[in-house]
Amino acid sequence: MAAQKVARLISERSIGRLSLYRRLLNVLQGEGVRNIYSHQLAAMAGCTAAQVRRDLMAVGYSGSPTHGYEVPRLIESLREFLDAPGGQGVALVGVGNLGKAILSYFTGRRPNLQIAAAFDSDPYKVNRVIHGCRCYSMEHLAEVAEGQGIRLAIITVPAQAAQAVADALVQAGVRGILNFAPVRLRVPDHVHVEDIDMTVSLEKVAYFARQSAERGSRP
Amino acid sequence: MAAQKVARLISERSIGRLSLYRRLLNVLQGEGVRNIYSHQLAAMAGCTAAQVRRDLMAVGYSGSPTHGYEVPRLIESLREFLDAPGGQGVALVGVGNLGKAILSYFTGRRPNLQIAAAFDSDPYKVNRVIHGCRCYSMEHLAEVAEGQGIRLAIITVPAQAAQAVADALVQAGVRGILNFAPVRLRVPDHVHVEDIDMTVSLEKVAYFARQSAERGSRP
DNA sequence: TAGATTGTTAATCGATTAACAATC
DNA sequence: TAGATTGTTAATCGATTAACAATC
Repeated sequence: MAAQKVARLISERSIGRLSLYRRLLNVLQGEGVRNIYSHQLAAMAGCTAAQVRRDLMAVGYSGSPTHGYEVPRLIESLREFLDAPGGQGVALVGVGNLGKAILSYFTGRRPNLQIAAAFDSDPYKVNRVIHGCRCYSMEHLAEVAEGQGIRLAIITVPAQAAQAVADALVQAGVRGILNFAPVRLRVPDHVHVEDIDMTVSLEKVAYFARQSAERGSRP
Repeated sequence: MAAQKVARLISERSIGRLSLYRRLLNVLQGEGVRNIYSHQLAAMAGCTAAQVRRDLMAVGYSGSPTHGYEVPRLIESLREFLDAPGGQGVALVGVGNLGKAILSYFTGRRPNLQIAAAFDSDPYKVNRVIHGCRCYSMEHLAEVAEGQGIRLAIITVPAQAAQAVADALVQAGVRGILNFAPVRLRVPDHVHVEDIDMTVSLEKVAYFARQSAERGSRP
């Protein structure tokens, strides 16, 4: 019960790091590593050992002072914590260049988070299968989402169309959206939106690269 | 001189928001809006009015209590603050599905941050022009980067290849990297790395969507 | 055992928020 | 002028870090 509470209060950054740890651990397990210490995981994840320990405490898995964390059991704990019991289907809306790239990117990557259906308003794309994923018309969004139990979506439509798509997704019962369109989406409180804004990210890189260059030239 | 100091101490989040404000302001200017108040910009950017005011103070542009901020002059101030004087060329390494999508995404989007050259190890792609961008062999990285004054790069290669690519980029004088590969890159301190980890983002969405669904069903 | 690592508590840090005088 | 908004300072909040007893 206390663990439940902790689970709810965990920070957004911690969840991101947990997802990262799991991926690193899967690689390590493939290499036959059985045990790992917080500082080793921290070095790989680019964070501190204290953060690793705090994050792992939140998932409810305890390590040992002598052996650190057992890799297979830790992976299992992370799976229980992060994954939905039966897997979660994802809808992708907008099968343009970026949408297609993301379809191919996620194909076979995380079995528990498969893109189950794609949607586009272009009639030429509808009913075609792209990277193993069927493309439906936008009119069938609610129907397909309900039929396949889809509660998550990725938006890769142009900025002007994004809000309308988000509205339709919410209407269709979607609870979480990964948004690549460069717009802030207005959604109800029960819907979680995660933005990936490539232009903003590139401008941040440009700014800080320039700053460090200036710092470097005038120490 | 004081402004210089402020400029250096500005937070990473503020820079991201400034980039967002500028995009919103450009749209507003297109619609003929001349003045804007902090709370209006905040509503569009999904942040608070206090954040907007603090961020804009950092760029050194002052608003008026009666008229708010003048849109054209504010855009100009943001341009001075965020953009490099002569523009910054960007290299894209890894012309797969994602790389091509990003090439098309950034084509003509930000004139000051143009992808000037693409690189790939696949000989079939070398010397071809994709979305208006010439693709070079990885061997010519340093040469082309120097010739075109490129200091920024986007990595869209598979995870296994990312570190080697990052090393080569650093060697070629790159100061900032936008990394789409799901690995933490080890780079010197003077190089700024911004990660876009789509898998982690999607897992975050999945986790928080599930949390809010549970909260919703048991209030 | 000795010693490095763990989980836990207190201190620190930085960003956000609240409060308010100054302004047009 | 009156009033909403600005820039600025102090208070709050949350995450990170440091410190340390417990552990195998």
